[in-house]
Amino acid sequence: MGIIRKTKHFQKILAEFSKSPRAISANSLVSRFASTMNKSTIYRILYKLEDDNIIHSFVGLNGLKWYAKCSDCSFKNHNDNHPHFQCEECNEVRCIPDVINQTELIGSQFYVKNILLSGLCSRCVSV
Amino acid sequence: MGIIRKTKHFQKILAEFSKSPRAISANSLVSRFASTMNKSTIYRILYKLEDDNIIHSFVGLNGLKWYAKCSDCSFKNHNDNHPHFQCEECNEVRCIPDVINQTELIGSQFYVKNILLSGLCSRCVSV
DNA sequence: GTAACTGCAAAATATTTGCATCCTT
DNA sequence: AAGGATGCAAATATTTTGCAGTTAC
Repeated sequence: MGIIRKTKHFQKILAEFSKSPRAISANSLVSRFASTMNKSTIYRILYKLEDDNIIHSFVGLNGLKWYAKCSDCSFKNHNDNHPHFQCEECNEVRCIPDVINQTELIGSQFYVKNILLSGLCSRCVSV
Repeated sequence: MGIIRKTKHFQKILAEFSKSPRAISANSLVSRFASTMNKSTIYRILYKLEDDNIIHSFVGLNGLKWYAKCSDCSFKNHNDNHPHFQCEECNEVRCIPDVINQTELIGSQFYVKNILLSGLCSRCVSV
Protein backbone atom coordinates (compact mmCIF):
# COMPACT_ATOMS: atom_id res chain seq x y z
CA MET A 1 0.00 0.00 0.00
CA GLY A 2 1.57 3.26 -1.15
CA ILE A 3 1.49 6.81 0.07
CA ILE A 4 -1.75 8.78 -0.36
CA ARG A 5 -1.36 11.84 -2.51
CA LYS A 6 -3.50 14.78 -1.55
CA THR A 7 -5.03 15.37 -4.91
CA LYS A 8 -8.02 17.60 -5.61
CA HIS A 9 -10.35 14.64 -5.78
CA PHE A 10 -9.03 13.21 -2.57
CA GLN A 11 -9.53 16.53 -0.78
CA LYS A 12 -13.06 16.88 -2.08
CA ILE A 13 -14.15 13.48 -0.83
CA LEU A 14 -12.43 14.01 2.49
CA ALA A 15 -14.18 17.37 2.85
CA GLU A 16 -17.56 15.67 2.57
CA PHE A 17 -16.81 13.65 5.67
CA SER A 18 -15.35 16.59 7.54
CA LYS A 19 -18.44 18.64 6.85
CA SER A 20 -20.96 16.11 8.14
CA PRO A 21 -21.05 13.84 11.20
CA ARG A 22 -23.50 11.61 9.36
CA ALA A 23 -22.69 8.50 7.41
CA ILE A 24 -22.57 8.84 3.62
CA SER A 25 -23.17 6.09 1.08
CA ALA A 26 -20.54 5.43 -1.58
CA ASN A 27 -23.37 5.48 -4.00
CA SER A 28 -24.50 8.98 -3.09
CA LEU A 29 -20.99 10.32 -3.53
CA VAL A 30 -20.89 8.80 -6.99
CA SER A 31 -24.08 10.65 -7.89
CA ARG A 32 -23.03 13.88 -6.25
CA PHE A 33 -19.74 14.03 -8.14
CA ALA A 34 -20.95 12.36 -11.30
CA SER A 35 -19.99 15.32 -13.45
CA THR A 36 -16.54 15.91 -11.99
CA MET A 37 -15.06 12.56 -11.04
CA ASN A 38 -15.21 9.02 -12.27
CA LYS A 39 -16.89 6.50 -10.02
CA SER A 40 -13.83 4.25 -9.98
CA THR A 41 -11.88 7.15 -8.56
CA ILE A 42 -14.43 7.68 -5.84
CA TYR A 43 -14.51 4.04 -4.82
CA ARG A 44 -10.72 3.95 -4.78
CA ILE A 45 -10.46 7.05 -2.64
CA LEU A 46 -12.99 5.62 -0.19
CA TYR A 47 -11.00 2.40 -0.04
CA LYS A 48 -7.84 4.32 0.78
CA LEU A 49 -9.49 6.54 3.36
CA GLU A 50 -10.74 3.44 5.13
CA ASP A 51 -7.42 1.68 4.78
CA ASP A 52 -5.81 4.66 6.50
CA ASN A 53 -8.38 4.62 9.32
CA ILE A 54 -9.78 8.01 8.44
CA ILE A 55 -13.25 6.67 7.76
CA HIS A 56 -14.91 3.34 8.49
CA SER A 57 -17.48 1.41 6.52
CA PHE A 58 -20.51 -0.76 6.98
CA VAL A 59 -23.28 -2.17 4.84
CA GLY A 60 -26.72 -0.63 5.20
CA LEU A 61 -30.23 -2.01 4.98
CA ASN A 62 -30.43 -2.32 1.24
CA GLY A 63 -26.93 -3.59 0.69
CA LEU A 64 -25.34 -0.22 -0.03
CA LYS A 65 -21.96 0.55 1.43
CA TRP A 66 -21.82 3.46 3.86
CA TYR A 67 -18.85 5.34 5.21
CA ALA A 68 -18.55 7.63 8.20
CA LYS A 69 -16.00 9.58 10.15
CA CYS A 70 -17.88 9.95 13.37
CA SER A 71 -17.22 12.56 16.02
CA ASP A 72 -15.63 10.20 18.52
CA CYS A 73 -13.15 8.62 16.14
CA SER A 74 -9.45 9.36 16.30
CA PHE A 75 -7.34 9.61 13.17
CA LYS A 76 -4.53 7.42 14.41
CA ASN A 77 -6.22 4.54 16.09
CA HIS A 78 -9.61 3.72 14.70
CA ASN A 79 -11.26 1.37 17.14
CA ASP A 80 -14.64 2.53 16.10
CA ASN A 81 -17.40 0.26 17.22
CA HIS A 82 -20.19 2.65 17.98
CA PRO A 83 -23.54 1.59 16.53
CA HIS A 84 -25.23 3.11 13.52
CA PHE A 85 -28.94 3.52 13.05
CA GLN A 86 -30.56 3.44 9.64
CA CYS A 87 -34.17 4.39 9.02
CA GLU A 88 -35.85 1.89 6.73
CA GLU A 89 -38.15 4.62 5.46
CA CYS A 90 -35.88 7.56 4.63
CA ASN A 91 -32.67 5.49 4.64
CA GLU A 92 -30.77 8.14 6.57
CA VAL A 93 -27.97 6.79 8.73
CA ARG A 94 -26.99 8.26 12.11
CA CYS A 95 -24.14 7.44 14.40
CA ILE A 96 -25.21 6.38 17.89
CA PRO A 97 -23.03 6.94 20.94
CA ASP A 98 -21.82 3.59 22.16
CA VAL A 99 -23.59 2.87 25.41
CA ILE A 100 -24.07 -0.83 24.91
CA ASN A 101 -22.50 -3.22 27.32
CA GLN A 102 -21.71 -5.81 24.72
CA THR A 103 -20.50 -8.48 27.06
CA GLU A 104 -23.71 -8.29 29.02
CA LEU A 105 -25.65 -8.19 25.81
CA ILE A 106 -24.55 -11.47 24.32
CA GLY A 107 -22.83 -13.27 27.15
CA SER A 108 -19.33 -12.91 25.67
CA GLN A 109 -19.97 -15.55 23.05
CA PHE A 110 -18.83 -13.19 20.35
CA TYR A 111 -16.35 -10.38 19.90
CA VAL A 112 -18.60 -7.59 18.66
CA LYS A 113 -16.98 -4.98 16.47
CA ASN A 114 -19.95 -3.33 14.78
CA ILE A 115 -23.64 -2.81 15.35
CA LEU A 116 -26.28 -1.73 12.87
CA LEU A 117 -29.69 -0.87 14.24
CA SER A 118 -32.59 -0.25 11.92
CA GLY A 119 -36.22 0.73 12.11
CA LEU A 120 -37.90 4.11 11.95
CA CYS A 121 -36.40 7.46 12.81
CA SER A 122 -38.42 9.97 14.79
CA ARG A 123 -39.40 11.87 11.70
CA CYS A 124 -40.65 8.82 9.79
CA VAL A 125 -42.32 7.14 12.76
CA SER A 126 -44.78 9.99 13.06
CA VAL A 127 -45.79 10.13 9.41
CA MET B 1 -50.84 -10.92 -2.88
CA GLY B 2 -52.44 -14.25 -3.70
CA ILE B 3 -52.60 -17.61 -2.00
CA ILE B 4 -49.35 -19.55 -1.68
CA ARG B 5 -49.42 -22.93 -3.37
CA LYS B 6 -47.49 -25.64 -1.64
CA THR B 7 -45.44 -26.71 -4.60
CA LYS B 8 -42.41 -28.98 -4.44
CA HIS B 9 -40.07 -26.06 -4.71
CA PHE B 10 -41.86 -24.15 -2.03
CA GLN B 11 -41.71 -27.14 0.33
CA LYS B 12 -38.02 -27.65 -0.31
CA ILE B 13 -37.10 -24.07 0.52
CA LEU B 14 -39.34 -24.07 3.56
CA ALA B 15 -37.73 -27.31 4.73
CA GLU B 16 -34.32 -25.63 4.71
CA PHE B 17 -35.53 -23.13 7.27
CA SER B 18 -37.33 -25.72 9.36
CA LYS B 19 -34.19 -27.84 9.51
CA SER B 20 -31.88 -25.09 10.75
CA PRO B 21 -32.29 -22.35 13.34
CA ARG B 22 -29.52 -20.43 11.58
CA ALA B 23 -29.96 -17.70 9.04
CA ILE B 24 -29.46 -18.67 5.39
CA SER B 25 -28.39 -16.37 2.58
CA ALA B 26 -30.55 -16.20 -0.55
CA ASN B 27 -27.36 -16.63 -2.42
CA SER B 28 -26.46 -19.92 -0.78
CA LEU B 29 -29.88 -21.34 -1.56
CA VAL B 30 -29.41 -20.41 -5.20
CA SER B 31 -26.14 -22.36 -5.25
CA ARG B 32 -27.50 -25.29 -3.29
CA PHE B 33 -30.44 -25.77 -5.64
CA ALA B 34 -28.72 -24.63 -8.80
CA SER B 35 -29.38 -27.93 -10.56
CA THR B 36 -33.02 -28.30 -9.57
CA MET B 37 -34.58 -24.84 -9.44
CA ASN B 38 -34.19 -21.56 -11.21
CA LYS B 39 -32.83 -18.68 -9.16
CA SER B 40 -35.83 -16.50 -9.98
CA THR B 41 -38.03 -19.14 -8.44
CA ILE B 42 -35.94 -19.18 -5.29
CA TYR B 43 -35.97 -15.42 -4.90
CA ARG B 44 -39.71 -15.36 -5.47
CA ILE B 45 -40.35 -18.07 -2.90
CA LEU B 46 -38.24 -16.21 -0.36
CA TYR B 47 -40.18 -13.05 -1.06
CA LYS B 48 -43.47 -14.84 -0.45
CA LEU B 49 -42.27 -16.57 2.69
CA GLU B 50 -41.30 -13.22 4.08
CA ASP B 51 -44.49 -11.59 2.92
CA ASP B 52 -46.40 -14.25 4.83
CA ASN B 53 -44.33 -13.71 7.99
CA ILE B 54 -42.83 -17.19 7.91
CA ILE B 55 -39.28 -15.93 7.57
CA HIS B 56 -37.72 -12.52 7.99
CA SER B 57 -34.84 -10.93 6.16
CA PHE B 58 -31.89 -8.67 6.73
CA VAL B 59 -28.79 -7.60 4.86
CA GLY B 60 -25.48 -9.04 6.05
CA LEU B 61 -21.97 -7.66 6.22
CA ASN B 62 -21.13 -7.96 2.56
CA GLY B 63 -24.48 -6.86 1.22
CA LEU B 64 -25.97 -10.31 0.80
CA LYS B 65 -29.55 -10.87 1.79
CA TRP B 66 -30.16 -13.34 4.63
CA TYR B 67 -33.33 -15.00 5.78
CA ALA B 68 -34.17 -16.75 9.00
CA LYS B 69 -37.07 -18.36 10.78
CA CYS B 70 -35.74 -18.20 14.28
CA SER B 71 -36.89 -20.35 17.17
CA ASP B 72 -38.84 -17.63 18.94
CA CYS B 73 -40.87 -16.50 15.95
CA SER B 74 -44.57 -17.25 15.63
CA PHE B 75 -46.13 -18.04 12.27
CA LYS B 76 -49.08 -15.72 12.66
CA ASN B 77 -47.65 -12.57 14.10
CA HIS B 78 -44.07 -11.94 13.19
CA ASN B 79 -42.83 -9.18 15.43
CA ASP B 80 -39.35 -10.45 15.17
CA ASN B 81 -36.76 -8.00 16.29
CA HIS B 82 -34.16 -10.19 17.91
CA PRO B 83 -30.60 -9.33 16.88
CA HIS B 84 -28.43 -11.33 14.52
CA PHE B 85 -24.70 -11.76 14.76
CA GLN B 86 -22.52 -12.24 11.71
CA CYS B 87 -18.87 -13.24 11.88
CA GLU B 88 -16.79 -11.13 9.55
CA GLU B 89 -14.34 -14.00 9.15
CA CYS B 90 -16.47 -17.08 8.44
CA ASN B 91 -19.62 -15.07 7.56
CA GLU B 92 -21.85 -17.39 9.54
CA VAL B 93 -24.97 -15.73 10.94
CA ARG B 94 -26.52 -16.62 14.29
CA CYS B 95 -29.71 -15.46 15.90
CA ILE B 96 -29.26 -13.82 19.29
CA PRO B 97 -31.92 -13.88 21.99
CA ASP B 98 -33.27 -10.38 22.39
CA VAL B 99 -32.05 -9.08 25.71
CA ILE B 100 -31.41 -5.52 24.66
CA ASN B 101 -33.30 -2.75 26.34
CA GLN B 102 -33.61 -0.63 23.27
CA THR B 103 -35.13 2.36 24.93
CA GLU B 104 -32.28 2.51 27.37
CA LEU B 105 -29.86 1.93 24.53
CA ILE B 106 -30.73 4.86 22.36
CA GLY B 107 -32.92 7.06 24.51
CA SER B 108 -36.12 6.39 22.52
CA GLN B 109 -34.99 8.57 19.65
CA PHE B 110 -35.69 5.77 17.23
CA TYR B 111 -38.09 2.89 16.86
CA VAL B 112 -35.69 -0.02 16.48
CA LYS B 113 -36.94 -3.01 14.52
CA ASN B 114 -33.74 -4.86 13.69
CA ILE B 115 -30.22 -5.21 14.98
CA LEU B 116 -27.21 -6.66 13.23
CA LEU B 117 -24.10 -7.22 15.30
CA SER B 118 -20.85 -8.19 13.66
CA GLY B 119 -17.32 -9.07 14.64
CA LEU B 120 -15.70 -12.41 15.31
CA CYS B 121 -17.37 -15.59 16.47
CA SER B 122 -15.77 -17.72 19.16
CA ARG B 123 -14.27 -20.08 16.63
CA CYS B 124 -12.68 -17.37 14.50
CA VAL B 125 -11.52 -15.20 17.39
CA SER B 126 -9.19 -17.93 18.57
CA VAL B 127 -7.58 -18.67 15.22
C1' DG C 1 -60.60 -22.73 -15.93
C1' DT C 2 -58.15 -19.45 -13.57
C1' DA C 3 -54.74 -17.78 -10.89
C1' DA C 4 -50.39 -18.97 -9.26
C1' DC C 5 -45.84 -20.94 -10.31
C1' DT C 6 -41.76 -21.79 -13.14
C1' DG C 7 -37.80 -21.25 -16.33
C1' DC C 8 -35.31 -18.53 -19.29
C1' DA C 9 -33.26 -14.50 -20.79
C1' DA C 10 -32.49 -9.91 -20.09
C1' DA C 11 -32.35 -5.85 -17.09
C1' DA C 12 -31.07 -3.25 -13.09
C1' DT C 13 -27.80 -1.93 -9.60
C1' DA C 14 -23.56 -1.43 -7.11
C1' DT C 15 -18.97 -2.26 -7.03
C1' DT C 16 -14.45 -3.88 -8.93
C1' DT C 17 -10.76 -4.39 -12.20
C1' DG C 18 -7.56 -3.94 -16.34
C1' DC C 19 -5.26 -0.87 -18.84
C1' DA C 20 -3.53 3.15 -20.93
C1' DT C 21 -2.55 7.82 -19.76
C1' DC C 22 -1.79 11.66 -16.80
C1' DC C 23 0.01 13.95 -12.78
C1' DT C 24 2.79 14.72 -8.55
C1' DT C 25 6.92 14.58 -6.19
C1' DA D 1 11.96 9.17 -13.86
C1' DA D 2 8.85 6.48 -10.97
C1' DG D 3 5.04 5.53 -8.54
C1' DG D 4 0.59 6.93 -7.61
C1' DA D 5 -3.98 8.77 -9.50
C1' DT D 6 -7.48 9.00 -13.03
C1' DG D 7 -10.89 7.88 -16.72
C1' DC D 8 -12.96 4.69 -19.48
C1' DA D 9 -14.83 0.44 -20.59
C1' DA D 10 -15.70 -4.00 -19.36
C1' DA D 11 -16.34 -7.49 -15.84
C1' DT D 12 -18.57 -9.23 -11.43
C1' DA D 13 -22.16 -10.35 -8.57
C1' DT D 14 -26.61 -10.25 -6.72
C1' DT D 15 -31.20 -9.56 -7.27
C1' DT D 16 -35.29 -8.26 -10.15
C1' DT D 17 -38.42 -8.38 -14.02
C1' DG D 18 -40.97 -9.51 -18.45
C1' DC D 19 -42.91 -13.03 -20.74
C1' DA D 20 -44.43 -17.39 -22.34
C1' DG D 21 -45.58 -21.82 -20.96
C1' DT D 22 -46.91 -25.10 -17.09
C1' DT D 23 -49.18 -26.63 -12.95
C1' DA D 24 -52.14 -26.74 -8.81
C1' DC D 25 -56.61 -26.38 -6.88
